[in-house]
Formats: sequence, structure tokens, C-alpha cells
Amino acid sequence: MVWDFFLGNLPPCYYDGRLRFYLIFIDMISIQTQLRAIVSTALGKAFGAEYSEIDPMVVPAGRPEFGDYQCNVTFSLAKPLKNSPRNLSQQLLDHLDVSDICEPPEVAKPGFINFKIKPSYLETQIGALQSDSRLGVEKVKDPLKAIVDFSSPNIAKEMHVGHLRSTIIGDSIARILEFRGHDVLRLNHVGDWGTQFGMLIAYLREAYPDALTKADALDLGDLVAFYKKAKKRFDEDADFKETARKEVVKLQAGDPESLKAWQLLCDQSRREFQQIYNRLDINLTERGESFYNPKLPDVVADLEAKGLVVEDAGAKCVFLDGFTNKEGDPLPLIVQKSDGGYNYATTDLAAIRYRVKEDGGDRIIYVTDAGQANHFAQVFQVAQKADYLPENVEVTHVPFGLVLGKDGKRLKTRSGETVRLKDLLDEAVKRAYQDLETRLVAEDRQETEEFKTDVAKTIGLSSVKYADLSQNRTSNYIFDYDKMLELKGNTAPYLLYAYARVQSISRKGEIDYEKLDADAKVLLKEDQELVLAKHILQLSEIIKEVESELLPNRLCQYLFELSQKFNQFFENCPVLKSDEPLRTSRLILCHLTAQTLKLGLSLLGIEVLERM
RNA sequence: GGGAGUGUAGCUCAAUGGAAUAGAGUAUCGAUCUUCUAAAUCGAAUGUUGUAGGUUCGAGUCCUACCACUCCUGCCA
Repeated sequence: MVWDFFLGNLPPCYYDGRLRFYLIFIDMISIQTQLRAIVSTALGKAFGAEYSEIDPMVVPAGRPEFGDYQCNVTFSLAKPLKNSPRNLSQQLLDHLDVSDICEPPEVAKPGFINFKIKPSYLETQIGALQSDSRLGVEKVKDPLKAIVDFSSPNIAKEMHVGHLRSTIIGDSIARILEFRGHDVLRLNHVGDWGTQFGMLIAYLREAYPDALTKADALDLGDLVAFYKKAKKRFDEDADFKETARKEVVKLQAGDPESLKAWQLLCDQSRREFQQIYNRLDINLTERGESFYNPKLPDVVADLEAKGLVVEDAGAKCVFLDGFTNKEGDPLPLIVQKSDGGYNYATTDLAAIRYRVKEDGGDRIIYVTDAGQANHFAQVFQVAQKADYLPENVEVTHVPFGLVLGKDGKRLKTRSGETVRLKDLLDEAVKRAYQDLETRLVAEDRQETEEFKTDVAKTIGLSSVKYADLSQNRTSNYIFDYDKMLELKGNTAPYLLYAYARVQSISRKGEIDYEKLDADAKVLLKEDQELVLAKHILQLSEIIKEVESELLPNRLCQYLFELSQKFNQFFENCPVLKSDEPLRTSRLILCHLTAQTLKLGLSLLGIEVLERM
């Protein structure tokens, strides 16, 4: 009966996006999906074939006492079928055969149908997970070419707190898409082109000429200082401004000396960025703004050929629908400045065009701060007008809020400077180290320096990542070392501790989880066992949801709850002291918990610790 | 002026497609270590979901107006 659903006509409500179609139909048949299929079939039998195509409205139960899943569909049928939800549910029930999966379903007073999963069914499902390294999360059958544009620091500047969220969120999104089997291109759209270079080269030429010809003549910190001085001169000194402008022209014209200098600056920055990326375990393919530079004239020419360009005050503009200025006139997207130069809008248009045509992107994701929402809406609109975006290509701006200090204002150092990413990570690791030492002393534990360094590094970095990922992306978030390193609550250390606890059981019992009997029966008797098993089985639904909604905090929430449920199990269900076959059954639950935590955390870019 | 976002417990945040009594954590108070790491668990208390209307059998969620804060608004990215 499940297959009727897959092979039959697809309900129209699934077609609200191509993606959703993939998401729901390719995967292993989760419990929720099976129930949906069964309810759909029953709807057809009870009320007529057309009703098998409506949304069956099967969702996780709102409260434990209502069971595990609930069906709300008859509420929406009350009007068209001129009957009460309660009566309709009763009729539906007559055609509903869920005896393999659930206890006999019940109609609750208002008309909800409540499903409670049979422990025997959970035992079978959990048993099946044992031999599945993907823990029930199947790969999509038709992978998309996904492009995730994230991190994007600026050459000749240091990575700072402003790059934190894009880097961490983008990486996690990329990992999740990759795990689902999509072909993911992780692009680092670095700021490696434009007026800043003319400015910088002009300044270095007079102040520190060696930096333009020799590799590593300066370290990046100096470079940043020079950048600031150059910017200051640029803003204050008209002659310097002109010199800088000439440098840009030289560079853009491909003057070998200028190109060499530019190359040196980029290389130096690149190495600095790479240190941060290595530390955070982040892979990126660099394709900066300069990559698109040669393609910009053609983009403008193409827009002109398509009749989209209007010249206004010397600038070439594409006027937009739905955006107006203070006077109420349409707002332009400037694609070529009055001085003939191009700006980021042009680059972004060239990038979209390239990513669709050359990279074959199906789903293009931009992870940047929410402040750029307007910009992307405008660029996407123009791309659409210019036919750069076929209907089957989805472009999404994934916005995120600001990183704030405890005072609720933009995070700054004490002297009011932007916080360098390196310093921020160092501080987190340092504090993690101090916390660890305090704890070791309190518990009278002896550990090697290597252990302490390693644990502090993992805890510090994962705390920063988790604090960021566990909040709803779109709102601002308050950066607080004390909170993120806290050992309790929804924090990285709490999850890491749950994992370490599972591992400590195997160590104590000298058990190799990998060598447990794969055919051993899992027994679910205690509440805590049932609750834990049900939760483990929900992983695939959560991953799919994050894949479509691009909200990693949902995965964090899931892992936090998993940790809580494991701790409750740990508290109430002795493992090593139980008799067989219960002992092996519980060890299997432990192992599955550990694997789920490890997998889930890895999708957040977080490594686990065997001991901490 | 226009546009976007945010507004939920003292604090930090959830809330899946509108669904039964809006949930966690934290802080506070209390309980549990002869027991696999107590970094844990259990219990208590905490709300006019910014305001006012509307749609609906049902609204934190959808619509309208308003308030507060943040960001964007023609040659920066």
C-alpha cells in the first residue's frame, strides 16, 4: 500500500517546489511518510479518489499523551463534506489499516486521529538501522548541482567576526547537502578586486615598495594597518585618490608589475585565510571577484542587447520593479558606473550567469548577512529579466543576523575595533582550557598536556560553531563565551559530554560497539528506551527538513534532545549490569546514539571527543 | 517617503503546512552520588506571544493598521 502512494498520482501540494518533490519521495520510508501514505489511501477509499490527493496532514503529535503522530486532515474536510471532523475521522478509521505499525488508532474528541507506534515495530526499525552506516538517511536519487557561496572575506583584510556566521552556517549547509548526495560546489567569493587594490598598491608603492615585489615582506597585520592608512589617504587626499585610480586602471589593463603586486597581496591573504579554514575544518574553492572581471563587459553588453539598460546620469542602469527611491521613482540597479567601472551588482550578475551556464547549478545558495537582502532581491530580479535564471534553477539568499556583544550592540573589542576571527577563536579555546583545568583539579584527575590541548581546542571551536548554528539564523545573536562554553543547556559541551558518556560505557565494559551482533534483537520495554529509540528514528526527517529549509538550528535542537533522552536512559537503564539479551540490546541503543550524535555533529562541522 | 527583518517567561531562544493546555534551556527554590564520567537526572515556579482589529470551527503562525528597535534605499561590497 505504501507503494501505491509512490507510484500513483502525486498530490499537488507536493509540487510547491521541485525540491520538495525530491525531498519527500526519494528517501527511505520513514514512519511519518508511511503513515501519510496509508492515510492518503484511506482518504481515497473513504471519500472518493480525489481525496487521496489532498494533503493527509500527518504530523508528530503535539503532546506525548496523544501518541506519536496525529492526523488533522478531517478538520479541513468538514466544510466540503458537510460533516463533523469527528464523524469524518471515524469514517476514515474504517479504511485505515495501520496494524503493522501502530496500536489501533483513536479518534480524539475534536476529531484528531492519534497514532501510537507499536514497540515491536520500533524494535524492527531500530534493528534495521544497525547495519546502516547512514542511519536511515538515504541519498537523493537525483542529485542537484548545488552551489553554496559563503565566507567571502576580503583580500588584504583580516577575517573578522563578520565572517564568522557566513563561514560556519555555509559550511554546515554544504555538509548537509553533500551528505544527502548532492553535488556541492563550495565557493569562496573573496573580495580580491576593485578600487581597494589601487589604493593599497599606490600606498605601498610609496611607503613599502618591497611588499609589492617580494613575497611575505609584510605580515598580514601590517597589511591591514597599511590598508587603513591607505583608505584614510584615499578619503582625504585628492591627488592620492587620482594616483590610486590610475593604479586600478593599470591593474585592470593587465600591467604585469601591477598584476604581480596584486598576486602577492592575494597569496599572502590566502595563506592567512587558509589557517583559519584549517582550524575550523572548512573546505572552500576560491573563486573571487577577479574571476568574473573579464566577463563583466559582456554582461553589460548582453543586458543592453536585451533592451534592459537605461543610461541615467552617465551610469548604465537596469530599473527595477517594486523598488523605489524617496521620491517614489523606480530604483535602478547600476551595472556600469559613470566612470566606466563595474560594481558588485555586475559581478553578482556575471556570477549567476556563470554558475548556471558553466557550472550547471540547480540550486544556488548565498550565505550572507541579512543586510544584503535588498541587494540580492534586486540582482535576482535583473537576472530573471535577463533570462539568466531558467525556471528550474533556484537561487536563495540565506540571510543571517548580526553578532552582538553582551551589551546588545555590534560585537567590538574593548578599544572599539572589529574583533578579529583569529582572536575570537583563540579566546574560546583559552577559556575552554581554563575550564578544563579547573575541572581536572576539582575531580583530582591527571591528564597529559596533549589531552588538555586537544580537548580545549575541540570544545572551544565547537562551542563557537554550535552557539551560532543553534540559533535561528535570521535573528541577531548575542555572542557570550560564558554561555556557549557552559556545560549544561543547549551547548556544544553538553552534546559532546553525552557522546563521551556513551563511549565511557564501552570503555568500562571493554566493548567494541562495531562488533556487536548485528542480528541481535533490540528490546524496548522501559519508557526511556522507547523514547530514545523513537528519537533516533527521526534523524532522516530532520535532515531532510534542514536540507529544504536551510535552518541548521533544527538539527541542533534534535541533537540536544537526543542528548537529553540519552541521559535519561543512562540514568534509568543500567547497561553493563543488565543480563543478556537486554545488555546487548541496550548496547545497541548506546551505539546508535553515539553514531547519531557523531553524524549529526559532523554535519554541523563539529568533531566529537572520546573522553573529555 | 519606500523596502526588508526582528519583537514570545527575568535572561538566551524554540514552536514543523493554522490544530488539543505556547515549549526548552538558563537563573531561582527543593530532591537524588556504596550505582556505566553528578559536566547528570527528577520536581516546583515562571506568559495579555509589541498593540488594536480582521479571516477561521481553531491564529505566535495568515490579512490590515499602528508602535519599538535594526538594516537597506543610484554609482562600496
